[in-house]
Amino acid sequence: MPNPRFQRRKDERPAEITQAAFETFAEKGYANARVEEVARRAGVSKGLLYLYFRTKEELFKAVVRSVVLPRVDALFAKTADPSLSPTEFIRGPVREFMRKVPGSPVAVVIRLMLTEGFRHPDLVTFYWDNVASRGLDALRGLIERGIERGEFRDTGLKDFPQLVMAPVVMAVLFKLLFARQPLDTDAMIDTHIDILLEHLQRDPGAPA
Amino acid sequence: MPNPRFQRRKDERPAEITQAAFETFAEKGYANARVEEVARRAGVSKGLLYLYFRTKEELFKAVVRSVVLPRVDALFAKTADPSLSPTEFIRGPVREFMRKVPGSPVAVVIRLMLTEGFRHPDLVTFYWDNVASRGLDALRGLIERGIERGEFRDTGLKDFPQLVMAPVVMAVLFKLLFARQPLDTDAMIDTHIDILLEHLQRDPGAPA
DNA sequence: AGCATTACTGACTTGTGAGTCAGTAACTTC
DNA sequence: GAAGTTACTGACTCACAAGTCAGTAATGCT
Repeated sequence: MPNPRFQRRKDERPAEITQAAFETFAEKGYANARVEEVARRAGVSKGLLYLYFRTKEELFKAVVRSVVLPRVDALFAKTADPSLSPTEFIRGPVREFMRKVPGSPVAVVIRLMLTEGFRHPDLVTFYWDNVASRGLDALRGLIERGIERGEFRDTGLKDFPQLVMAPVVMAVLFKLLFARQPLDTDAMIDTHIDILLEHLQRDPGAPA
Repeated sequence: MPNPRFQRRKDERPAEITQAAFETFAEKGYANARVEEVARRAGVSKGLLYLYFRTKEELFKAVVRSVVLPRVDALFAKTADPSLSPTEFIRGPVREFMRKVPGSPVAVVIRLMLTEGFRHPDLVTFYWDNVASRGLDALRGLIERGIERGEFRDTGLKDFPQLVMAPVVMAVLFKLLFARQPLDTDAMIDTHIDILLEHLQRDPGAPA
């Protein structure tokens, strides 16, 4: 009784293939990733992959969805916490999130969105609706809450929450492109957060 | 006497082809750009293109070089101007440069570097040596000069000139991906510059 | 005008990788 | 354990685009 050549595992396949695809895309980027390699990594034949995903593009979308959604939901879950003041929230969860991104799967997704987004407009829409837009709104709301509470000054920053996240994007891309150049992204983000909070907080020592 | 089917213009061809390639890459990205389309745009046959550029990759490198170098040299020429104080320099040429980038060919190059850089390590090295590294050094030098003059506070920012440029990168990518979302990049950059200078400048009214 | 040179053309070759499908064997049911 | 169902395989097709090259014609020279 020799080992069977394969097992039937209908339910697990999609997740396994998606995971293998994520790894392959992370290494090679979409255009350079071979569907056959994804299949091989998933321990599956090319034919089976096409049974679960109609095209390479479908597979790509599945990857983005499966990687992005859980992370984003986890992050936004924290946003609900009303016990933290805006300042504490920025120094805490926001800062922590920003520090984590450059080494996380989110960075891979950012890269994939940048490199392949143009060819997949509906994916960009998905990303905007579920990630970018929600994140920017949350930041804007946070700043406005701080202003209402008298904790923050009412500056132009509230119109550009993108400025809060800009260094993260920069860090991801820098690491990605110039991997050989050292860059202490944690320290960079801390510096950035300091600058932002310093800007937002009314200087208590200065005259009105 | 019919029009000749073509003219021999050995000297002009490379620049014309490079220009056509830039336009094509800008629209399609590298992987999706067809060499034949580049040739057609340049008013030239595919065969001739291959007479001047050994491969598509060579063509790509030529494009990056020809677009990046003149712009960068023009920018760094201004850096030599010693008549401006660091503050004035940031409010003037630096700000102006940052405002211009998102709608300029530099944005296209940034995109191409991001999307295709992984496959062209020597191009990334070229870009680092000629653009990124020089730009960051110039910014760092500017901040340090301001500190020496007593114009700026000595903060962590001098270690992360990337933070100065981060919003530009953000703006380029935002416009690129979410073209349909409005974003006043000029105002965003102005806000950013305000925050930076406010941070750098010693508050004259505050006690030591 | 005739000859030599070479910039230039475009039909062709060739490699590659996405997507297919006829067949096989793992599991299920009775 | 036999028959039926279907998850799974992998050799194949086919389209597409990079790169080639034998031939053509524009230009320069005498």
